[in-house]
Amino acid sequence: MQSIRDLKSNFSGPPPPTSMAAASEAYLQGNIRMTLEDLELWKTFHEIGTEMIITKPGRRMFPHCKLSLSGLIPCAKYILLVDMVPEDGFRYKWNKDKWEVAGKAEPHPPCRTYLHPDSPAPGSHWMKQSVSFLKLKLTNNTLDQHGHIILHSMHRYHPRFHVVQADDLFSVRWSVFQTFTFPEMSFTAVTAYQNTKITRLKIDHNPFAKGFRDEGTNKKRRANKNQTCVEKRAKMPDNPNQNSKEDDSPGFCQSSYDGYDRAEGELPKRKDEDAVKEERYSPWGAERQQGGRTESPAGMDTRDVYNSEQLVPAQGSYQPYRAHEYGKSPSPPSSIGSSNSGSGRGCFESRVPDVATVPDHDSSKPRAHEAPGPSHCGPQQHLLGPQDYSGVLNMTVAQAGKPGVLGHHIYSPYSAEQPLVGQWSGPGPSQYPPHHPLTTDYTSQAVHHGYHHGNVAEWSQYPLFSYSCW
DNA sequence: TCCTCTCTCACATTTGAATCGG
DNA sequence: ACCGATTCAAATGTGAGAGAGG
Repeated sequence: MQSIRDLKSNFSGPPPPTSMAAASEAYLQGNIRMTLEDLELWKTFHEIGTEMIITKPGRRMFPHCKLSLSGLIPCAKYILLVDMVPEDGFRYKWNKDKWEVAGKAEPHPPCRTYLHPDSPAPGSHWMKQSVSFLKLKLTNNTLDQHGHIILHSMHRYHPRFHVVQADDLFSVRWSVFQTFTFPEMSFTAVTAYQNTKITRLKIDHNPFAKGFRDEGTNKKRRANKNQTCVEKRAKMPDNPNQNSKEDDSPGFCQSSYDGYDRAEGELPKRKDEDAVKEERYSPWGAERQQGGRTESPAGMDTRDVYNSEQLVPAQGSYQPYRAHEYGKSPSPPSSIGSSNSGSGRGCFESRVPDVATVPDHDSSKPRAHEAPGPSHCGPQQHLLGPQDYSGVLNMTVAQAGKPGVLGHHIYSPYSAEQPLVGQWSGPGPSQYPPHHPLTTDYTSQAVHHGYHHGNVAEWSQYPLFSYSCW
């Protein structure tokens, strides 16, 4: 096994700009606050190493992505989006009781952005109750036509949430993006659970899996399963402590940690204190020390994350159109492949500097002000209720061919050759190197995406809107 | 050929939305 | 309009087995 850090060192780049957060302050237009609900549950999973099943027809996440928002302008309209970002450029395998790096990541599948079905809706709507992305589904089917988020099995991801102040999907591109991530939400995509402790946790907490609980009617099944597990483990030569560990603690396997500790042991030492902090959090934690992430306050029931904003480049392709195109002609495998390994990679080359440096955004700053922008409680409030906005989105889709709509499609490294999802397909494995500012931010407590996209090339590293579902 | 790893599928069970009738 | 019962689609992990790759 190649040590994680060794591998990762291949991706090491310039350190993330420390000034980004400060720079973003200047752009902050509001104090939007996003809080992750069920934080304790997420933490519990995270401590073990969250796994999310991905299937061809699509599988919901558990725990669900449930958030609460505050600081929105009650009568301004917002769009909520979520996408999945690779944690790193590696593929993993489950070896006995721990995750190990199994090589470099596969080319990133077509990146898709899930649009919350209520979008757009007034700030008051988002703030009056928690926002759930219950319907969001993960799939490993790269040809998926249902709008599920496509992931690779045995790869690590974390969700990224975007709050966009926009009256409708047309104005998204002029709008300000506020992006949030939660360290506790990182997970490994799998087609079958690897860590039995995760299975246990899922069964214990997911109501749909009640039938598998010990006290349930499925005792026999589980008994058999347990026996099988024991037999299997008996075959394992070198995990003498595993069973006892697992049985002792209601679940919380330090074994994953152990695995990572071991892995870490082979590597050059880092800041010990950081490592300790991180280990309390996740078996993955020790890998993410570079950003100097600090632990969230103990005892918090929710995790608050402040935002930064991202300016959507006006030139940027408006992805719902691609959704339209996608819908019309499902992306053929060739398209996907080429988007990932072909142009996608070529593009990565050009993007790297954008990732690693903090561009001056003078040009983008005025844009936020110039933008027609969403109305603020003005008379032009749209009359459509939240439910009707799917119609808006569909209308958007239907108008995809109109001049002046698609006409804004200025930048795309893939545009002519790859009219489908590949256009905005996310970065390949190395496009999310450990020093990716996002990743770095992710490791920091603030999870404050101090990123500005002053030009489209920068923006293009974000897979937003490659697909929207509603 | 064998082995390992990953993935797929059918299954039993549960939940929750939709429907229907009182 | 409301409420309770019923129906049915969707969601869940399990476990066997297929298939690819070394």
